[in-house]
Parts: sequence; C-alpha cells; structure tokens
Amino acid sequence: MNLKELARHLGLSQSTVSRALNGYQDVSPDTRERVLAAARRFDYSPNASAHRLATGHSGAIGIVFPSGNDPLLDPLFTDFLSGLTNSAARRQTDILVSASLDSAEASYRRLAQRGSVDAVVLSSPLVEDPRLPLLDRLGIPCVVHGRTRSPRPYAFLDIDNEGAFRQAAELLISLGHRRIGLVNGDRRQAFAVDREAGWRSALLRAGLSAPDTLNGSDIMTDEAGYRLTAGMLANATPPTAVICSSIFSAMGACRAIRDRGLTIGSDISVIAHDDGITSIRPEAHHPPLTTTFSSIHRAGERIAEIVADLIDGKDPARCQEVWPVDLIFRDSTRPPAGA
Amino acid sequence: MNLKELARHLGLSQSTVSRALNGYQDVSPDTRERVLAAARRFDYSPNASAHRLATGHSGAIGIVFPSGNDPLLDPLFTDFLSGLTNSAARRQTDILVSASLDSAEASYRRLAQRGSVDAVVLSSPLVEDPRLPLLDRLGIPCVVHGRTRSPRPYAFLDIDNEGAFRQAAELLISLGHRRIGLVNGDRRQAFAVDREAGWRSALLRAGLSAPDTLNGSDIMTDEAGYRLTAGMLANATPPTAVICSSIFSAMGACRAIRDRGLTIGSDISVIAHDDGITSIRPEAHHPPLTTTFSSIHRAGERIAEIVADLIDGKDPARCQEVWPVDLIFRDSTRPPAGA
DNA sequence: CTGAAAGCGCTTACAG
DNA sequence: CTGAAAGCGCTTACAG
Repeated sequence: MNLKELARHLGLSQSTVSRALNGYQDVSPDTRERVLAAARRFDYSPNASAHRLATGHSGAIGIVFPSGNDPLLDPLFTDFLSGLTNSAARRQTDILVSASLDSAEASYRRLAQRGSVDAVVLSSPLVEDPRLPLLDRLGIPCVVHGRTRSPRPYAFLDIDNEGAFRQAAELLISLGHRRIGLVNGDRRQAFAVDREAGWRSALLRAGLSAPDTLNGSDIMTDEAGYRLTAGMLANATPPTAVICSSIFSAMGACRAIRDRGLTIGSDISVIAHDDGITSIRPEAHHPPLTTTFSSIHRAGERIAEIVADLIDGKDPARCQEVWPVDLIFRDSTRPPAGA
Repeated sequence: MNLKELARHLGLSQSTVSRALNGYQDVSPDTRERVLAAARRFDYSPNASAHRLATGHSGAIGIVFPSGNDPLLDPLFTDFLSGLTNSAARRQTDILVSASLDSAEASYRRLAQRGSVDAVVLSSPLVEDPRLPLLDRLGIPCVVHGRTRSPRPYAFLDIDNEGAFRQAAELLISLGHRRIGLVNGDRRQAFAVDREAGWRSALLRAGLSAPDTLNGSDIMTDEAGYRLTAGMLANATPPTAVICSSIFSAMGACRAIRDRGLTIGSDISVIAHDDGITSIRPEAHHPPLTTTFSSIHRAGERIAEIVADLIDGKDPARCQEVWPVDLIFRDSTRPPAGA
C-alpha cells in the first residue's frame, strides 16, 4: 500500500493525505481522522527512500569506526551504542553503523555525499582529532561524545572527567593517602588527559607530588591494568592507593594487588571509574569497589536527542553538556595501613 | 554535484552517464573512460535515496534487537556485528541497527514496510523462534546466525555445536573422566540444545550417565558460570571436569573451582567454547584453557556475504552453512586425579 | 552505442 | 481547507 493507493481509497488527493499524515494544521479535523484511520487499517507506512529523496533528510545517524582497532569490540562503546539506538528508535531515526576500510575520512565522505545520514556521532575523540575539521569541511553535522580541541564551537556531551578524578584523589587524600597511583587510559584520548589533570591538581593542591612513576597510561584492559599496577607496586615507594580509568583496568589492578599478597582496601585502596556497563558491576566485586560513576548508556540516549536538536537547526554552541559524575564510596577505599 | 550536472559537464545524457557509472556493457569504452574520470575529478557519488527509490533496493541490512534484554550489551553479539559491518562495507552496504521499543514484530514490520532494509540478520535464534515465520509473512529476506525449527528451508550460518561438544566430552572421556559437567547457555537458545545433545551422546556412547545434576543451564556470564559450577562441586559425587558454553561462564567456573581450594587441570579439567572475542583470550588464562574454537567475528563477515547472495536471488535452501569447530588442547585438561 | 522519457513514492509551494 | 503539478536524483525499458 502506497500513498497513491491510499489516496484513491479515500477519494482524496495525495497532497491532502500526505499533509494529514504529517500533522499539518491546514487539514480539516475530520479528513485528518479519516486519513489516519485508513492508514492504520491498511497498515500503511511511507516508503523511506521516497520520503528521504523528497525531503532531503535521510532520517539516519551514522557512526563510523576504524576497522582493525575496532571500538565495537569495546564493551563501553557497545553500551553507548545501545543507548543511542534505543533513543533514536523513539524518534524514528535509524542508526547506521559503518566500518571504515580505507580511512575514516573516506567513510565519512561517502556517507555525506551519498546522503546516507543527516549527522554523525563522533566517539572516543582524541585530544587533537582530525575527524572534527574533516566533518566540518564536509558539512556534516556532528555531535562529539567527549571533548576535543577545536577552533570553533561544536556540539558535545561529556562527563566531568577532571572533576571526577580530582574528587577521587581528594577522597583518598582525606583518608590519609599520600602516594596515589593513576591507572589511566591512553593519553591520546581527550578524557585521559582530563582525568590526569584532575588527579594532578588534587595532589598538588594537597602539597603532594604527582610523579611519573605513579602516572600510568595504557589501553583500558584487564591486562594493561595489571601491568601498570604491578609496575607501581614494584617501586621502591609503591602507592597506597590507585585510581583506575575503567572497570576493566581495575580488574587487572585488583589482580596485581592480590598477586603481590596484598589486600584490597586495607593494604591498597582502589577507586575505579564505572561507566555502568551491565556485564561487570563494581558493587558485586570483592570487596565492593568505590567508583566514580556515570552511565555511558544514558549518554548514548541523550546524544540521540542532541543530534535531533542539531538537525532541527539548533546552534552547535548551545548543544554542549557536561555531566557531573557521582563518587560512590564502597569498601575498597580505606585509610592507608599504619595511618 | 549530481548526475544531471555531471552529464551536462560531459555533454552526455543522464542515461549514458548512469550506465557508464554502473558498469553496463553497452557503453563505448572511451565514453566510459571519460565518465569515470569526470566522476572521480568532481568527486561525484550518487545520492543514496534517489538510487534506492529508483531501484527499489535500500542497500542496507537490518539487525533488530530487543530493548531491555539488550544483546548489544553482549560482547559476543558485538564481535559478530563488527565482522558483519566490516564485510558489508566492502560491498557498499549499510548496517542498520535498530532497537525494538515495543516488540521485535513491530520493528521488523516498520523496517519492511518503509523499505529501509533489503534483508535482516536474525541473531541468537531460539529453538522455536517466532521471528522467522514473522519475517516470512512480511516477505523480508533473512539470514539466521544459528539454526532454529522451521517448516521451510531458510538461509543460515551455524557452527557444529553438537559435534564440538561431543568432541570435547570424548576428549575428557579418553583422558579417563567419568563425571563430566555441562555449564551450558540458556536452553531456550537453539545452540544450547545442540551442545547438550553433543555432550549427552558422547557420555551415553561411552556407557556413562548424563545426570541432571551435571547438566547446568543459564545465561553465559561469569556469575552464572560460578553458580552452576559451585553447585556441581558441592554434589555428593562432583564432576572431575566441566565443559562451559562460553569463555565468560568458564571464568566463573574457574573461580568456583579455585574458591573450593581445587586446582584447574590437576583436580578439575575445564574446556570452554571460545568464540574468539578479543577481550578475553583463553591461551592467556592461568592455566591456558582447552577450547572448542570458532571465530564469531568471521561468522559475521561471512553472513554479510550470504545476505548479498540472498538479495541477488539465490535460493535460501542453498544458503546454508555449518562450520566445523576446532578443538584446541591446552593445559586445563588432564587425566582426573587418581587416574 | 546514445538519448528522450517515464517512473520510483513521496513532499510542498502554488492556486483556488 | 483541498487539489494539480512540479520536483527530489536516480534507473531503465524503449526507440533509434
């Protein structure tokens, strides 16, 4: 059933039926009623391609990710995508997931020129991210999940990474810790730089030092968390607490602590950033982990809304949000031994 | 730059340019050359919506997943999606990820009627899966990842789950084990039923029993794996070996074994099914785990190809593949204690 | 081998 | 408030 047939059935013109269906005001109440009823009865839904061609909008949001080092393999990205998708579905928008074989640039260009998407979401921004100027040049509206360096205002949703890690460090300091290790993500990622700044500022403000030996950075896996933490614990002056950038690196950090015969909490305190992914819950850990918490799933949901605003013409400079992060105190943080 | 402009630039008709671009044979070699060169020079790419409207093909493959119990949260699904996406991109097809708010039925229907996708991929089929007859009724071509019950032939790619678990059990039996536990996935899932059948047939064939106390089934998480294994180990006659349906449940099983003061390998043998996800590698485990192995990422890649065949009109009955599974012997399987 | 023309199924000024 | 008509940017018989 298409529009033409539906119109004929109703004895109306396609124009009127189309307007009624699209909620225009200049349609008499009862024709609108009739049209809507008929559409329901014949289970009519407008052809997507025709609608897109006519309006010039694709009704889809794109996400491009590099092949090879595939963030889809990353549960965090996945959870984010899940939120994005759910929220997009509510507004009838499709999410188009696309792998970049050649370069991210080629993929974005293809999407833009073919008119496959109205906007894209940019995940895991680097401190200096070439994708943002590229999208700008291609004229593709874009919402960044996180923040990056940019000469002009852009739409983004980020959490307060700096504030979160400052708070975490301050909590440890107030418990009496003086050597606090950072098990951070990759420093090319913008969020890792912000978290390092938060950690550093809390330490310096308390008159403590923030030495390189306590400032670890790597991918956020169990293995890397183990390696970084084991390295710190092998120091002449090991930390009495560590702050981890993800629940995965925290798992590794905990293993490293245990493998050294130490007890989490009483010997070494641990705080982890928790993105709220469902597969690993810090409160179910032994001992339950103190966390800085912000749901990445909800961030995905919200970003779909921001994208919709942007497509509706909202000024990117007004599409900027920074979410506060909760600090949730559990059993993995205690005063240092001998304090 | 659109087709009309490109044609004007070349002094040709839109028809000729279109045919040259689409590789038709009835175009003279040098006009083809000229057209291709101009397209490259002006960086022309055809408008997706127009192409779709004209051809009736959307150039996209859909995946619908239930919201709430979201498989996107599942790393296995994620890894599969990654393979699918990569492979689809190679043939210029988009992957459309769509959450079903209401019901999977409503989502599929919307996709079908709006013509958003040419085909869908059906993941995690149940033994009796209502989605398959639904898609049949809606006339949407579909490739199943796995197998399910169906009155008529359908396209699928599956691994030999039954054979894999039979082999795994046979290996343990040949090492001297006589009580072999199964830490299976949810029995509503088709693959879990097949794996149980493989386990059972190996035991019965060897004159052993396959009691319910050794036949565990639940979701494939660390927690559930722990619970099921701990339950079996608390039996009067505990198993001397367990076969786990995923690397996640195997992690839990290993914890349960250790928590009971037992050693993996010498006290209790462990075999896990490994889908080859990158985040957890069985060879890096202590001890390295014996596995039945098949890459779910490659399955995703292959399914995009099968979908392409199906759209090209290939008979679904001829789009059926069952992949053999490798049994990889590592240190977590040994003869039972006292054997 | 090439071009003029119709058509894919919508939307949207424009006229009435 | 409604309809006739043009247009979105492609593809594809059909004629030559």
